[in-house]
Amino acid sequence: MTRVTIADVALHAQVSRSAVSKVLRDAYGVSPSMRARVLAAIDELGYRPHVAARALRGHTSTLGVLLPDLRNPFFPDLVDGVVEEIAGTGYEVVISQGGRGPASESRAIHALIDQSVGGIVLVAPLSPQSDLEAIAATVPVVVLGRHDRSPRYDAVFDDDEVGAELVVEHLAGLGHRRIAHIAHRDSSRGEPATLLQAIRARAYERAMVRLGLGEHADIAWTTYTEEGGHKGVGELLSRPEPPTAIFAGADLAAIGALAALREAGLAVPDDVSVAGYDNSWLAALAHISLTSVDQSGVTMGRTAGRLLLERIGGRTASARISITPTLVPRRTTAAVS
Amino acid sequence: MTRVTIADVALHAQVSRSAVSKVLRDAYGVSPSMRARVLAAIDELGYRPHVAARALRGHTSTLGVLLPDLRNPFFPDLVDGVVEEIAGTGYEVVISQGGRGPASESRAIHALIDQSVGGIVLVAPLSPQSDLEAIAATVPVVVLGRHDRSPRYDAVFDDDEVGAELVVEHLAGLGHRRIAHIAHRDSSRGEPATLLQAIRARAYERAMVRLGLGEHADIAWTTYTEEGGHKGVGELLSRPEPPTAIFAGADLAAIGALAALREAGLAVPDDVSVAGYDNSWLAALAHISLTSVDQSGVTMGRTAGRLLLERIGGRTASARISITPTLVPRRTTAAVS
DNA sequence: ATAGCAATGGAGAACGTTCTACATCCCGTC
DNA sequence: GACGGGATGTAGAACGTTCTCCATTGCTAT
Repeated sequence: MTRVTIADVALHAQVSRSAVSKVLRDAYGVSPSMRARVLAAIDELGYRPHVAARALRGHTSTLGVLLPDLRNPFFPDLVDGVVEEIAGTGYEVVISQGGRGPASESRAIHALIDQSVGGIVLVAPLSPQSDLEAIAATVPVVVLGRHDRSPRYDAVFDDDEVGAELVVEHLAGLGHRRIAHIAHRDSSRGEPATLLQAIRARAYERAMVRLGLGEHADIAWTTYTEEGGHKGVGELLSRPEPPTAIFAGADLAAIGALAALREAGLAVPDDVSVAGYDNSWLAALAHISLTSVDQSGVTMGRTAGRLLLERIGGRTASARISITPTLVPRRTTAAVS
Repeated sequence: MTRVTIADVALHAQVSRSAVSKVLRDAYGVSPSMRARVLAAIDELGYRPHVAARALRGHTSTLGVLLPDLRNPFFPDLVDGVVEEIAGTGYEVVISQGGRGPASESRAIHALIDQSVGGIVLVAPLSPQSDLEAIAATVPVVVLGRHDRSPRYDAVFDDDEVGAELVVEHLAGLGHRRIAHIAHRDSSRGEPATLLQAIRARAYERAMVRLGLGEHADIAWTTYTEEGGHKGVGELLSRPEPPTAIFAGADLAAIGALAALREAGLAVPDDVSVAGYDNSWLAALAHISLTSVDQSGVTMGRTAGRLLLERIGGRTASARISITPTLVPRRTTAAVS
């Protein structure tokens, strides 16, 4: 019933606790014979190191990933990437759900840190940069999905400027002029301007201007959720001149947009074209077949994992890595009729 | 840079470490004045308890949830339920991804236990009952989605018998006779017979027999994934007499089925009806509008959370709770033509 | 021989908590 | 004025590791 400890192993193998610890840590000063005896004892007793005790001494074996929400179909790709990258390092990944708003996000982050993780990957966190830097002073941090420049933590993001341009150019190329955007604005005021959602919206506006469509630029500020997309379309359709194409900042929002358009009796892509962002598996579903921007979540996850391991390994210089997205045209976008 | 410990707080508040600990634990023997001083010091120094140190003394503040996979749209409902139920108890929830096969599942479970969680919720685990009982000897366990009877852990599941019957009756009521089923069989041999996937398949067969359709019963054994659904339809369409209705054991598989049917040039529901299971948000999407069985994931999650708290609180008697599902008809099922 | 050194093993002090004993103080009672 | 007893506070031993020293060996080179 009671836990098997190093002391038990030591007793069973007729060596000291220190010796067992050395074997466990692959430390210097272990004869092959002792190593064998200890390993045998470990096996026989079914010993498992007590992670909390190790943590108390400063050792870690877990990495944390903060996800804003479990429903976004893009996030599993990121997690898969991180998991792939750290496979074989002895680290395990645990996930925590950030929830709505910076307050619950902060709770979730601290829950992770309290678990004495060796490092954390924050996916599109809402907290201000100063908060993140405070956290990064405690534990290695990689931020995913924000274009932050920080000397304290690493940032990995896709080039949302390029992504937004790809979409606008694609739609404009199909003859659309009234191209609207569904953007994400969090309930909390003071959302960081480096967050991907902010960048996508700004890049959309710039692209519109650059293509001479500045006067048609029109943004519905809702959220990157199914509901948000639905609401966004509601707003856009009530304009004097409704758009003929909609660029939703996330696949999930695009899905909501599709639903709303159908309810409004509009055909996609015949009446209105729709494009998303993330190229999640949802977009690829034959029933949806959504034109979307691929930002290779797995690659981003892998990159984040690698950077985190590097930081844990001692790197202090800050990295900032941008990944270039590509457009995946599918059946929700077509030439304007 | 260095961590603020109880000793620092004690020094600052001019009391003993024991006193601070007492305040922290709300223990007996604390004068109001001392409590105030200590709380002030805690606040001033920004003290946060070191969870690992507590864990070493046997205290826990985290509950673990094991998910087989992050992509299944039903699971977030479960997590939400657990989170809701434990809100305000001071526990935090961390999630671990089981992955494919019992080996990686076992790794994930142990990763959770190693974090010294106070208890774990296992969602549709593949491990044999004896393994789960061994785990339950270490830490409180609630198993979700298996009809296990175990004296060592609690089980929460929806009544898959009823669910399967609802679907078969619904389809039969629409005049279908050749109703096929897409089932989940894991790569690993020796999958527990109490797992929901096994029960659904058996209940489907029984329902078919009961309605006098026994000779038309036809199961494609693939997996509860989009891919599995796709493959399942491929199999079923190659039969001499293909089905006119398909009951997929999970929404995700139903989605795959829809895609495959479309590729085969068959219209849903005109040529073939399709029903899923879970009533996840995916099924509700206007673009999909999938007939599905609702098993109220949030309620199941809440129940699991409650049982776990009870077990942590000392209950040793085993609970086994069944939740009755309902059918949600949508646009993918219609009368046979 | 003997100093010197590499190789091996162990003692014991942390790490930050909890919690059981115990010490002290203050009052009221007989 | 001694005694009992509640209220309050503290000392110090765990918990299971890691890791720095130190002790012991057995060689090698002088």
